Amino acid sequence: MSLAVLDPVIHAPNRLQICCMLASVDTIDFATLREALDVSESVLSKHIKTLEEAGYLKVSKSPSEGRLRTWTALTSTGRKAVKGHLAALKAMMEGVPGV
Amino acid sequence: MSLAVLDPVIHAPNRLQICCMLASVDTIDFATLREALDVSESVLSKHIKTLEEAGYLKVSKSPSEGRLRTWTALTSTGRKAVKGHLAALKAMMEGVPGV
DNA sequence: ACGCCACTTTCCAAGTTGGAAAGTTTACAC
DNA sequence: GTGTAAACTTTCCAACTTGGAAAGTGGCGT
Repeated sequence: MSLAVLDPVIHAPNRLQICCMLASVDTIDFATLREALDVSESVLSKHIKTLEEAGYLKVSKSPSEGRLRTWTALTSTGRKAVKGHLAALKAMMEGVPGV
Repeated sequence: MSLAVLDPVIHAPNRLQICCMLASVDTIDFATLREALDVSESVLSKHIKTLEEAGYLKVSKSPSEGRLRTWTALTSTGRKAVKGHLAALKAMMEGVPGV
């Protein structure tokens, strides 16, 4: 029941969503994330940077549909951290009836 | 995949733990929560107040083991909100492999 | 009346979050 | 090679949150 495992870098709502979205696929582009989160470009950029600086995410730029786009992907460290975080959440939810 | 369902009152790590702990039992006392969360009295008091002001939690005082103690319990509104929140978290986790 | 226990409030410093606006980079169009 | 635009990134700033220390409060035992 220890809370130490809840990683604040991952737990913030917007970043949690980014992490969950990325956990099930290889890569997602900036615009897709932005639409999903419904935040400004600056905000998404900063969340990505936060995850990147934690070593959880890697950014790459490559063209798609004529324009250079920013692609994000979890690193293996990030994947582990996300799984750990989700496992911690699941553990907290254990025992809660009807969930 | 909408994030609107993640309730910030519940999502904060310490309050999430309080809510999860309370979700599976009727009532928990102040000291037990304090030990579980490992925070100062002022901090726990404020988190309880936040949950109370949201209508999610009710406080009552009654003696136990010779001393007056503070008991916390989720309201029915709170129980619904917590379930909703946990369901939202679960929904976000859906599709993440191996969790 | 006094002290103590169990909180509650106040005070304050630090960190987080979000958007607007300005800046950067790259890719064309001319 | 200059201008323009897309797609971010950074800077700036206001608002909110969080946490602990310290002071305050109310009930109880003596």
